[in-house]
Amino acid sequence: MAIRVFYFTYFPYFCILFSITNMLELKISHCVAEAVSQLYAIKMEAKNITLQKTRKEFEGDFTVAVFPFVKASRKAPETTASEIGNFIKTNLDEVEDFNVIKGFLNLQISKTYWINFINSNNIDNFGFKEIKDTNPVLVEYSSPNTNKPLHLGHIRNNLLGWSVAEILKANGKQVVKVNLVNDRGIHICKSMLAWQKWGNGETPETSGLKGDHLAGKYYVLFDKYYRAEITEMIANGIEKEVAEKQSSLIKEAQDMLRKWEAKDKATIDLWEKMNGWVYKGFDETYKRLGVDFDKIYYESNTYLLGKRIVDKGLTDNILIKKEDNSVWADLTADGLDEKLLLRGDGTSVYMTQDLGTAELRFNDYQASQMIYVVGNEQNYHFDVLKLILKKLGYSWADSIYHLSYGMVELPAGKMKSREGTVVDADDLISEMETTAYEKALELGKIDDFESEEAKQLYYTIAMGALKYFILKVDPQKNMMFNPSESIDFNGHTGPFIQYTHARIKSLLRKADWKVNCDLNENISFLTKEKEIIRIIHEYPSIIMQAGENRSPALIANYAFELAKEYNGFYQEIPVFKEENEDLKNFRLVLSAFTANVLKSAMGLLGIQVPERM
RNA sequence: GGUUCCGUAGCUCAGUUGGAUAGAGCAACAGCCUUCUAAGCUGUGGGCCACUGGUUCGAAUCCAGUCGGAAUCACCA
Repeated sequence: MAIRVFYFTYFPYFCILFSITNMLELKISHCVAEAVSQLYAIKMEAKNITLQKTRKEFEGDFTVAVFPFVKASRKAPETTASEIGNFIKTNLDEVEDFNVIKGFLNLQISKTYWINFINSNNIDNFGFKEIKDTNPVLVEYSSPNTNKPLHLGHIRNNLLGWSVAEILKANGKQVVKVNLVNDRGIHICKSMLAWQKWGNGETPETSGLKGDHLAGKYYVLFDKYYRAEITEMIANGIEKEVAEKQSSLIKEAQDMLRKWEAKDKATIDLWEKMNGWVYKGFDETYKRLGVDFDKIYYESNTYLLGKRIVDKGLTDNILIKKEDNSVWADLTADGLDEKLLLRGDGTSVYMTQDLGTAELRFNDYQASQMIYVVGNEQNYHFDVLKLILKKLGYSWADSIYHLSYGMVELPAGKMKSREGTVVDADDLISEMETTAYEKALELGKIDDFESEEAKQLYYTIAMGALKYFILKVDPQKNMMFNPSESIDFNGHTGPFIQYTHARIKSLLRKADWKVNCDLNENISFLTKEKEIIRIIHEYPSIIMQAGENRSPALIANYAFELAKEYNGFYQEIPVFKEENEDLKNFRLVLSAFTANVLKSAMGLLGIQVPERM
């Protein structure tokens, strides 16, 4: 996005650089600041002046609440607002009129401004900033374990991570999408051991199971036998805690982990074989979800990292060693606890590895920021991670940002793999497709579709519904998913917005319309039309906010607002019946612009919009 | 018990840095297809913004406390 130099004629030393995206708002803010300075001799920073959208029930486009100025003006709020309004009207071309209600100054933007806005911005990448060639932002997301298939919680993670990455790109950031695959450890050995013991050589091919589901099956099987063994041991009078540690199964799994770490050939072969199945399964799910990665880190390569960092921390007396040789970070002075970094036997823990991988990826990319999309159950972990890195003196510690998102809850509570209450990702996507198919059939939507196009449409709508359902919720909040009430296709949903887009496209096809973006300035538009323009005008600033807050929800709710407004227009105002060619052209341009922005916004969420549905 | 996050309509959610009479969708009810796609539009009903106090011209929003829920405080990841 080009940075534009701009200055006020009446206030020449306001020669400010800023992005074009919210130029109008900035101009108005500056003008208000100048007004109160000249009228009441008070200094006010333009950025401290709150400019809001005028509420629908009042006339105007932007509103300034003048209450903060009445002390200085020593006049009634109404008078103060009128005086400021007059100042703005005479000094700012874009503002053609104003009205005052109580202490609220409602400004009306000139038609010329809106028309120029449409004429010069109706382009494909409207609202996007040009990507600058600087140090990239890393976004880590997904980060699955290779012992079980993905579930609804992972879906939220993947959709969030992918979308946030796209939103950052739209904000001009260079982005690297990173996945850190947890492919080793005791939980992986559990699946391996169970398969070895009870699998009879079963493979994805022989079983017809997707590789990740096959591995998950044996993970569950391990747990079943493990619990049975413990139950039996308890019956024989052994304490539960003791039984859990003495169980022959867990000992075998631990033994397998030791063999893996010793690079025992047979163990490594088995590990590679089973992980291979899982990756194939994951790839399929990722593809259906439409997410991708620029770089995949494997924990089997990184799990030994971090020890060197810890050693250095010891030498520098930042970390402490206890008598059993374990190494700790004492964070009690910062209100946190002591954190273990190396066990007495010198092996590392999760935190140690994360210290190491943070340094690794910083060095790999010279990242300007490292975002971790990880559930809010790990808030403490990331607080500690940042703090330790800071204590160890890494300048980039502050560039770590934990994008913490809330859990997906079921009516029965949290999802638990072992209790079989998880909503499987693959199953859910398939169910959504079936629902989309049934719905389309019921509505007679696909009667003239080729089978391939119809199939594509079910997928598009199914994913639109699913992705929108998840992304419209503020990331940091927990969200509820009720499997018995399938995700809606009407109302505040993805398909609603997709439908609006398809409708516009149909309109444009029928119009056999040739692009004429040079709108005639003499047209007059109706309230509904102006409202659509105003919403479109907001898009660049919504992208910025979504980037700053790392929140696809802002984009999602914005797209709904625009689609809803457009549908109202579509219902009430006919396009083809309009005899005035300039007006007809304007409505088509407005429709096309709306379709563009809907497509763009949904694109940031990873949602396709169909040409017809 | 300590720390953090959350509490808005029957349900699911908006409400960005304090601003006008708190908004959508779903569900319920009543309308709108010889007219650009009815997966749409219009209307009705539905609220002590958990509670109490404070800050100020003004609080769902900021502060403190209370109550309710969640997460976390592992030599698991």
